This record gives sequence, structure tokens and C-alpha cells, in this order.
Amino acid sequence: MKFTQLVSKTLRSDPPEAETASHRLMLRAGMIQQVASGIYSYLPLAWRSIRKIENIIREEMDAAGGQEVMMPTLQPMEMWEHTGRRSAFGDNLFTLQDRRGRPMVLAPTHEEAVTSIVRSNVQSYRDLPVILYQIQTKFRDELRPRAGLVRVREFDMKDAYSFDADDDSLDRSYQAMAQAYRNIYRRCDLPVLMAEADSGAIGGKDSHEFILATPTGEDTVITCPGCGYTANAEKAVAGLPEAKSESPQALQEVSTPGIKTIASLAEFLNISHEQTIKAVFYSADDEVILASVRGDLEVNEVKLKNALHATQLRLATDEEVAGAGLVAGSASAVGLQGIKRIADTSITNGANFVVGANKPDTHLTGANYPRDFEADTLTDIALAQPGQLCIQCGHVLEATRGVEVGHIFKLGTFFSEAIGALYLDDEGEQRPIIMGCYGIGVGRLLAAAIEQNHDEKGINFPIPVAPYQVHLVGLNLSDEAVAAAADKLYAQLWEQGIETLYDDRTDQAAGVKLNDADLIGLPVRLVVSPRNLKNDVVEVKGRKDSESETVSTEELIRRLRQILS
RNA sequence: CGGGGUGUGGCCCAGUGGUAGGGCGCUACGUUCGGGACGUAGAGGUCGUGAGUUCGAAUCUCACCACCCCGACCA
Repeated sequence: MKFTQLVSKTLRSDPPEAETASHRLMLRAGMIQQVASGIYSYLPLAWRSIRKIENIIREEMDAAGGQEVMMPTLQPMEMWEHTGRRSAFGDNLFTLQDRRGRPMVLAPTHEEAVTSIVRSNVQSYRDLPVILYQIQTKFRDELRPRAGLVRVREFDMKDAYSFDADDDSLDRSYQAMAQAYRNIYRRCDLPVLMAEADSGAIGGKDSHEFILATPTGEDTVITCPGCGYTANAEKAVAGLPEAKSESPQALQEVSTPGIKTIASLAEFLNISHEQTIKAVFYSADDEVILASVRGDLEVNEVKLKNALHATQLRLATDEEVAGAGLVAGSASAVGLQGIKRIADTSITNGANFVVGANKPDTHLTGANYPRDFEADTLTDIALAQPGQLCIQCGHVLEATRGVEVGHIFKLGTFFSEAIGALYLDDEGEQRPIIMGCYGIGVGRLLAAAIEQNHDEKGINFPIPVAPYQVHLVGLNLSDEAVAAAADKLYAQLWEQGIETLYDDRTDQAAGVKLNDADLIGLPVRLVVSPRNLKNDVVEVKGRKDSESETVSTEELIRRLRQILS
């Protein structure tokens, strides 16, 4: 591709609205163009990268036994009502009507459609296992799109679905997919963490996320340097050091005027946060409940939602709290009746806690579980934090920010039962097919790759993801001999199968061209110039290298192959 | 939805009631040519939309819309 023919333009300065590196650099390099919030056009450079990533994914999916299909984006609403996912997706679902007024959906994912395919094409255990996948545009009306391609409303996604006869077979499919995913990220030069994850509302046991560590990421991953335990913070389980034992004291009221937070309470009484118990009110499917955790911890809403088997969970409003006769800021489970109480196991780790007295401006000291209060449910609902202890090996845990670039999970039989995807086993018994699903956001993967690989000058593309392999810069192209040499080299490179972007602009200063090369960030930069031509050499510089080398024209192709392999 | 902000040539922005501007980019010619050159001459604008106030509105008022950032959602 000649630069003069490339449609997109590079920008000299940073677009002010872009805060994350990948967003900023993709705009500056002329890769993407925003059409509406969370909706982008992919210009030629970006689209070449996307296609390369898609092909890597395709090869690995095929190698893992996947068969590629293409399912419709436009689907009848009926399909979504049938499985109850219309309400599960809620406002995230893009909806429309056809000309006859039939409600339709722009599909956010394809479990319904794929299960329908399998329902009518698989009848016997002999037909299993099966893995189907597609690479296609998904639509989700996200609450808040952000960070360029990291979170968008229309996006290119690879979604795969496995169908197995039994759990062992599902395990094998799941492992095969996990390995395929690791291969994909490795080929894209992306060191990802495979983290245990929450499997969400729809059943399922195992679930893993693939997270690329980057400071601007949306997710937090808890890792153990001791044993390698890795889990998303919303899933991670952490241990606490055993509190020193104390003999129980009597409950006693203390006046705490104006004290409403753990921090102010601890300061007021000159105690540590872990000597208190934090009470938080939630509305779970419109029922107000009380969640208690030790004062130094935070409630993990994902764990809480799972423990309550709730489909919808949010903080209770002030009105709801007051309506239930509760005292925000001075609440606790002590003496509390008529409301569901759930507590984190951390409240058993310690003694003589300070808790709310359920009276304004009053707390209680000497609260002990279960002597003074009970919980309807006592389980792990705390957010794991760095500094806490690994439950596997006792090592101190660490936290890493990152972007989720893949998610796999075991679905179980929710969809196959709802849609009737059944098979006959070898004893002639009818059973629901066991499913798994596996997703990668392709555009987000590109954004993550850039997030991970850039410097102050621009992108630093991993070779397999780069739109072109080589950026050929011609300096002083008004010199006919130089132009002829550069043109010839450009033709030669393509003949040799080396994908080359040729900056053939005659009217730009060297600085502009070299800076654009750094910005676009192709793996190798070649410079043809009067100086190099005189010595019969071409200058070669890897984007990651600080120094360039000069290579004779005869040696060039061999050297390039070496670098690009 | 709550909080904060922004809408003026392709891009970045200035412009507090009286002729719509600057920089970058773009076109033509000339001079330059190894890290974001220069000269000369040009092209390019429903000032987000609608109502209102006024002799007169980019500017004041009201309503609406869009976009960005922070929180809940996710590949």
C-alpha cells in the first residue's frame, strides 16, 4: 500500500477526548473513526489488523475441532423471550420492529441460535461432541461505552459453543478451548493471565477470564506469587490472618454523635477498622436485605448476588432503608428482626466488635457472633484485596489491573433444556446436551494489544497483529534515483510476500515521515535515501530497537525474513 | 440514571450583543529535504437543533439533541 493512496490521515496531536493509550493512538494513527458513542468505523489499517487477529483465531478454533458457521444478527424477539433472556439482558438489548410490527433483536450473543442449530442436527451421543463458532458483529447497548474499542456497543466477536454428552467430555472441550485461547494470545504476543471468574447468572460451574494486564484496565485480578492462584477480584477468595483471641465482653452502648462511616467510627473510638462490623443495605429483587462484613473489608456484590440467588441487586435507596425502619449509619444485625441478614465469614474472625445499635448516633461495643446476633446466611461475600492471604498456600496476595480479552465458561444445560436440544445416550435415554461457551472480542483484543505495546511515540505492533510488516520510508523522493530505488524495492518486497506500507510522499519532510512511521508502529522500518543509495544499502530498524542497521540490498530480504519470523 | 464537562471550516481551538477568526491540514506555484521546513496566492463555516429576548445573537433566556469523563454493565 502506498501512503499517498491510503485513505486515513495521521494526526499531529492527541485528540483531547481520548484518555487511554490505545484509543488515543488508534485515532492518531488514523485507524478508527467514531460514528456515535461506542460505534466506530474501522479504517484500512485497523481492519487489516482485525482480519489478521480473526485469522489467528480461526486457525486455532479449527485446530481445536471447531466448525465455523454464521448465524443471523437480526433475530426474532420471541427467541429471547423463550429463554427468559429478554429480561436478563434488559436495556442492553437493542430492539426494533420489522415492517409488520414484529419485535426483533440485534443479537448480543448467540446461545439461542446455536442451540437451535444443534437441536435439529444432533440426535445421538454418536453426533457429539460438537464445537461451533462464528466471527461476527454483536450489539449491546452498554450503559457507558468507553476507551475507544475497549467498550463499544457494536463489536466484532468470536463466539464458540461446545456441546457434549457428559461432564467429562465437557471438561475435555473446555480444556481444548482454554488451550486454543492460550495459543491465540501467544501468537498475538500478548501475555495474558487466565483468571478464575464468576460464571454469572446462568448456572455453570467453571469460568475463566483471560486478562491482559494494563493499568487502564477495567478489571482487577488477584494473583498469588506463591502458588500461581489467579482470579478475578469479583470471584477471588482470600484468607485473613487469625485474629488474636479475646474473652467476650458484655454488650455496651456508646454514644457516637454524627458517626456514620467505619473510618469515622474507628477514629472516634480509636480502634482499628477490623474491630468493627460494616452493615450495608441492598435491594435484592426489591427486597431490602442487610449484608455484614468486617469493617476492614468491602462487600463483593457479585458474591452477594450469587449467595442470595438474586437476579437483580443494587444498593438500597435511603427511602427503602427508612421504609424498613432501619437506621443508616448505625445499623447492624444485632437485635434486628424481620429482614434478611447475610454475613461474611470474616465476622467470626475476631471478638468484641463495635457495631451499629440500630438507634441514631449510637453504637454497641462487645458484639460477638453468634452470642449477640445471627445471620440467615453466613458465607463468603467479601471482596478479596491485595495484602490478604492465599487460601491455597498462605502467601500474601497481589492485585493487577487488566482488560478482559476473553471469557470461557461452562454453561451446563440451561439452554439445551429451554430449547430442547436433547440427545439419546447409549442406553437409549434422552438427555439434555451439556454446553460451554467461549468468547473473544476481536476489536478489544486489538485495543489491548496496543495498550500493552506502545511508547510515547506511538504504537509498537506485535508482528502477527500489525497491519503491514514493513514500513518503507523514502526520503528525498524528488531525487529521481532515490524514487526509482524505493519504487523498485517496494515492488520487490511484495513479490517476496513481505507486506509493505510505502511512504511515497514527495512533499513531506523527513521528520514527518519518520514520526508517522513511529506512530503507526509497524514492526520494521526501512529507509531509502540518497545517503543510503550512495552506499548501496538500506537502513533497517525494528520498531522496538533504538538503533538502526544498514544492510546491503542483496542481504535485505534474508535479513527481513529473519526479523519477521 | 446520578455527578462533572464540551458542542464554532477535515482536525485543535480563540471569540461576553455590532463585518466569523487563528493554528494545523487542503489546492496551486516556487524554494527546501535524515526527526513534525518556508514564501506567495487560494478554497473551505446552517457557529449542535428549535423557540424566545433584541434594531441586531456564536455571544443573553428556555427547551431539546449529541459527544466526552467518573459510577452500576461486559468480549
